[in-house]
Amino acid sequence: MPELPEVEVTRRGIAPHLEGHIITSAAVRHRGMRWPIPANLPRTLAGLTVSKVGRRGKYLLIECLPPVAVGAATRTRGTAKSIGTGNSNNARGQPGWLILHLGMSGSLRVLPPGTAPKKHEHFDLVTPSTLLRLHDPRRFGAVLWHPASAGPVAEHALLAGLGVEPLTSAFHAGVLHQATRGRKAAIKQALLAGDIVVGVGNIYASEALFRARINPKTAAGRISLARYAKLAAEIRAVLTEAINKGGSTLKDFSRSDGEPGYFQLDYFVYGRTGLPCKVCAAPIRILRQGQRSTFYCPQCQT
DNA sequence: CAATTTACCTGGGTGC
DNA sequence: TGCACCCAGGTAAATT
Repeated sequence: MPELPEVEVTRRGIAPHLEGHIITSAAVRHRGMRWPIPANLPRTLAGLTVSKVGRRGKYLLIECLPPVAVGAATRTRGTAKSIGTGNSNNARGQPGWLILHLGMSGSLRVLPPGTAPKKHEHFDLVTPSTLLRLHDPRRFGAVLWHPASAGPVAEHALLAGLGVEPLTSAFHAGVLHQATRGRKAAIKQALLAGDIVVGVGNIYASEALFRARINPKTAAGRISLARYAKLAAEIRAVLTEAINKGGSTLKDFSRSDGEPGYFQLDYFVYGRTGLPCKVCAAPIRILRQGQRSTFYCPQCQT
């Protein structure tokens, strides 16, 4: 499942193929994603130029500008509350952001234009030299459009409430500590919620808590600043390691065969129920927290 | 009201 | 071979 590292590796993999290129066309073969893909998205996109491929949490943000960006992105204010699946505000030739989310089964690949689509390949973005194709069997992902006229993309309803980016200097122990005062929720669930820190999914939440030696059931509001310092460092470390590991698979994004190579760290606890802890040899335990599996070492994590 | 919990979407993989 | 069930990310709705 794509978590932040996979999304970041995807971003790095596709950016060189898109940035600076004009979108000649787009194709929607299945609108039924997490939210419907805007019906007139192909018309909205055609003729725009990709200026930047960014990321916020697990969302990919593809900034699109008119080809001749004179007086760049002047905007009239709009209320940007809806998710934006409708048609009304998708004016042709107007700048905006294509928002992509890979859900749990999504992947993007760069292919030669004209490549025949296969099953579960629901969306294409076409430039003169490349074809960006979204593959998502479970369709938990999203393809949305945020017009620049609705304000900065950060104000989009899906992005406005997100927490701090874990790989920026804005993320540190104080953020975790301050945001969790008075919160009784278990630290594992507080990490997953995404309103404090983004991009830490089920796998890396378990791994980071193990590395920080914190029991996943601990009430977030009862964890000291010192322990949060360790946790923040381990979150950063585990995500960075995963991204670095994924860096070696960047070429896979432009392979025509198979899936983009997702990569996997050697997990300490995730998926290792009953197996010996790599540090103390105690059997790893599994726990259910809010319909999610959490893996932890009962001896190392207190 | 804010925090927390539950439901939900889907289909590949698994186990019987 | 068939089929019920599990699981996942993250938002919306329901509940505390």
